Amino acid sequence: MIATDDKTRRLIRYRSAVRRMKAMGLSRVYSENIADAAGVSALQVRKDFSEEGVRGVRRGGYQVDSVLERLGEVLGRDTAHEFVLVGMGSLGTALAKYQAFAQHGIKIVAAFDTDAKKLSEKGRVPVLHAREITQYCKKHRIKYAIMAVPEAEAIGVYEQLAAGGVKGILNFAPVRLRGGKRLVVNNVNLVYEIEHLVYFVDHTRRKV
Amino acid sequence: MIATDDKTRRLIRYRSAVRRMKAMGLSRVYSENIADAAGVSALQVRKDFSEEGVRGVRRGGYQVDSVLERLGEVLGRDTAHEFVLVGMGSLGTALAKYQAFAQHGIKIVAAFDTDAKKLSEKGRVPVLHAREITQYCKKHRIKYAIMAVPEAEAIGVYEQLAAGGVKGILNFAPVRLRGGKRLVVNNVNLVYEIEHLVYFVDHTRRKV
DNA sequence: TAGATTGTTAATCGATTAACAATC
DNA sequence: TAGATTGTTAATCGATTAACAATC
Repeated sequence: MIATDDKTRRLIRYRSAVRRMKAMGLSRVYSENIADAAGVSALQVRKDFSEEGVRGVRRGGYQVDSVLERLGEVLGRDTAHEFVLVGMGSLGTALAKYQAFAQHGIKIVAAFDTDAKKLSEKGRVPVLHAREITQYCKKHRIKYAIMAVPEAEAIGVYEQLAAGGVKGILNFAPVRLRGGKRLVVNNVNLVYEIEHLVYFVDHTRRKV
Repeated sequence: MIATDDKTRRLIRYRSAVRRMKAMGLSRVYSENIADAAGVSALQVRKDFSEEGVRGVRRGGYQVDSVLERLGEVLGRDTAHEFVLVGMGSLGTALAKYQAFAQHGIKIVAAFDTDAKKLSEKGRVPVLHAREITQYCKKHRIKYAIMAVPEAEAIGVYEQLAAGGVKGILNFAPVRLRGGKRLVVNNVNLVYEIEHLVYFVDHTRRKV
């Protein structure tokens, strides 16, 4: 079964929470703990777990290792993924050396830009000219890409990545890119996140 | 009325789409156009508009200016917001000079870090020591903050910001921070966005 | 008038919550 | 046994979609 968008996001948060609990030395956790860390209700956690085949024992909670085992099957276990990154502006440059990515097996194997001054074969991540995107992706069978380019270049880069056989794009460019049958896009727009925050500050007294 | 989380996100996307259409010189738009740009159905756009008091004319679509006018009332018009930024690691540094923020009136007036090497009074954005967060926010009546700090420091920074009277935080630290009555938090976790992408690449043939 | 488009009410669908059953 | 916790089925709620009405 394919989980919905929202449910997947929850499962990802559950896994992250349980991993942190494991790192803290716990071997058993309760739906209440996980819910707390993930910002949902305990009932929601149990429902999701039950539907996804994560089994606990009544009264005894969930075994940390068995939760991680099963969530690994559902969400995918091989965390080591190779990415290319397009756009070495300030955001792209930051993402290329973002520690949290490295810590989660997200490896950026090459970056691309059009600015000759930024190109460099050596360095931890080689920076190649954007015209080589398609060729590079084909040659190295790249499955995932991160786009951090200006709006005007987004479509062109998207097409080059698609032509190169890329299957998934995390897009930071301020244009919504549509995924297709062969290609999934996850659009992240940081300006929207700010606007969203501002809206709720101005309009809500949220529950504690 | 306070729109739900998802609806607000849609309204923000609609506004962004209509602004771009205006920049392209259009004065009238149809629900179909907006839907297309925002990645939802035209019916959804009309429903949302109707509920929020955005009025069109049957057969004639929506007047660009009147849409922006009304969405401005709903979402908040004063786009000029002053932020402080905590954490001048690679991500924080990138956000401090992120063009798209500047273009949308999001101004970062001060940054904070604990690393003495990064401190600097001059420069476009002064970088102060993190121990001054609370005092600075109080003194300048700062309402919004962006956190780009490591997990271990997140709670401490959060408390300092709260003590300083900050009302909204965009949090990039890999820990979910809970908002409260006085303080709204928007958590953005880039690792989750990658994991989400990977899940859908592996599990879905999405509709075109 | 006919056609295109918005607007609204009703129907459907799915997700969350409530109630309670099971059991360690 | 009593109590705590998971698990499941039923009820509720809300959001999306469908149907159709209004009108430019």
